[in-house]
Amino acid sequence: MSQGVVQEKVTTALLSALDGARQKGQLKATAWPALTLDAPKRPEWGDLASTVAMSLASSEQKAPHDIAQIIVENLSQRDQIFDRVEIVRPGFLNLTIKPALWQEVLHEVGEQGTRYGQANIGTGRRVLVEYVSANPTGPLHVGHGRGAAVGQAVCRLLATIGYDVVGEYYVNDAGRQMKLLGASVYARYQELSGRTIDFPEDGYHGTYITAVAQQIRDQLDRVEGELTPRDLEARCRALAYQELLGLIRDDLKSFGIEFQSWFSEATLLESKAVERALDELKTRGLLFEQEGAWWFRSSKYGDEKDRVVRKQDGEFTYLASDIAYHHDKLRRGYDVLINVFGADHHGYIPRMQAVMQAYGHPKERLQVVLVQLVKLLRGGVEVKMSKRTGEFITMREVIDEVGADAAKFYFLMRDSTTHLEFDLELAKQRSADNPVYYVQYAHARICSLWRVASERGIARPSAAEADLTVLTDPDELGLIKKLSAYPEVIQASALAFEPHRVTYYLQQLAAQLHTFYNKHRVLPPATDQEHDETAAAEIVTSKRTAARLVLMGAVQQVLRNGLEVLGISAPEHM
RNA sequence: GCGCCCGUAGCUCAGUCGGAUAGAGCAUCAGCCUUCUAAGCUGAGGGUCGCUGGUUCGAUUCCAGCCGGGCGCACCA
Repeated sequence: MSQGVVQEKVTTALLSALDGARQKGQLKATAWPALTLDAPKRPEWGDLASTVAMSLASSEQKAPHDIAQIIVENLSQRDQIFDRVEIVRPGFLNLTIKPALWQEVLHEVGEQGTRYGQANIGTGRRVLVEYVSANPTGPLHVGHGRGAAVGQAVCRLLATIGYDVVGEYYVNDAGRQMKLLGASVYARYQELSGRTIDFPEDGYHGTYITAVAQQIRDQLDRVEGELTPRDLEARCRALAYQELLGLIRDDLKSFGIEFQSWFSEATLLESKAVERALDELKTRGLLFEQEGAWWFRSSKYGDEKDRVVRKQDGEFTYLASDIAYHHDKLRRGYDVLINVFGADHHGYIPRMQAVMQAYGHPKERLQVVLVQLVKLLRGGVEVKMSKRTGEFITMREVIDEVGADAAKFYFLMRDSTTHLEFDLELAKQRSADNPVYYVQYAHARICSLWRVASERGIARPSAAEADLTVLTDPDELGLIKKLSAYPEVIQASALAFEPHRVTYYLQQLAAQLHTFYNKHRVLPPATDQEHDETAAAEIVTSKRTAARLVLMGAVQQVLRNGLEVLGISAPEHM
């Protein structure tokens, strides 16, 4: 299921009307365009609108209005589904759905529970999502936080529509950065022992380096004298790596992110997988030697130029490891590879897609989700970040300051390809105004209803037990319509790798809930003193209470499901 | 110079497989708690959808050019 019950029935009805018209010779097209049902902006335009008639106009060589007319004439079960079917101006088909059909949505949500919104579009297909993959040379910073939030949400979205998803972290535990890390820690280590040595050029200056050096010093205290400087530096490198990777795991954990898989670059080199991957390219005639270096003929597949994979000095480039890594991903049998990249790596996309093609796969096998870097502000002033000078705001600091839920929601509020301004002072200072609380509050408010209801001995009925036909108020139907759109939001969001659509949807749903909550009562007043005092007040009968409790339960369920997809908690109290 | 991303309300941003009078939050102003959580609600003001052309019955959405901002163009990772 990828549509709500209502949308499904309407789509089916429209399609059979189109088919009926074709059989009668009124329409001639052999295939119909995708039937998308929009929720019109204005209430008088009905509940759902279709533009099929207009999009068929040119191919049918008929006026849109006439086509719409033909469709309407051929609608078979019209009275069971629609209250009103209107054709407007150029050829809009404005459909008003019977409340009874809308009420079915509540049965759907009630029966499916946490599964509401799931689909089987990706069933049987395996996806590998690689994200974060920060070098273990320092703590994660804010940009990684955004990548982590987006990567996790993409994983969960795809899993929700049926894909078999694995989230993987590629650990760059080999090469130059590791050597620099070791040398930097070693230098600090020596300083702690009262010896001064030249700090490596391009080394890591962050204070965490000294902290790590101190820890290593405590650990190596007894054996230090037995180690040669060379061994000592190697120990520094190994221990610093372990320490920093551990820090990264901890940071991710406190951010609520868990990877199913950690993949080490070093293992590719040790197992000669890099050589093998390159050999395969050589066999395919895609590797050539020039000026003492080996090149990958990526320009053959649309890259702007060929790329070095093995340098004159015999060392592999980073790209060589990456080729082997992606070769390995393909070997592991994933149908789709998704890489969540920082936008500063966008130039890397063509050569990675060239790798796909070099191994005989369509370039679409690799999909890239670009995440723009976060522009960090503190009190309106931009904070420049650089690992080299060690001055940057870590992801940990952000989590500590604004909380994991708020940070995630913030990261997932906008399209990941756009720049994100993140003002720490603002986020801290107005933390109660953060939109995440708005959504969570809607959820907590409903939970509060359950508590009060139970105190008063009011039972919470299932959708089947309640008489839902009393739900005819526009606000009630409005909420139901919103709930019925959820499956499509999830599907569209997943297929486009755009979690922010879910965030946006949740804000809208929460807004409708808050409006409803302020305007209507679910439970009858505690004291039955003055029902008559406010003449306009609606009478909350037990029947109405029962139906509204079902409605509230459905809203709560969808809020929870949506937050779950985003990796954000749905608190019961606030 | 070439390539990618972005340009929508004072600010931060949604919306665009082409559709009917372009939306939200923040900020500003005016209101709403003796009743289910006011972390909430109601109302008001605020727009040449960067500019110019093109395609179309219809363009904020697609195409081209230009302007402005960001990023990338290593035998670094």
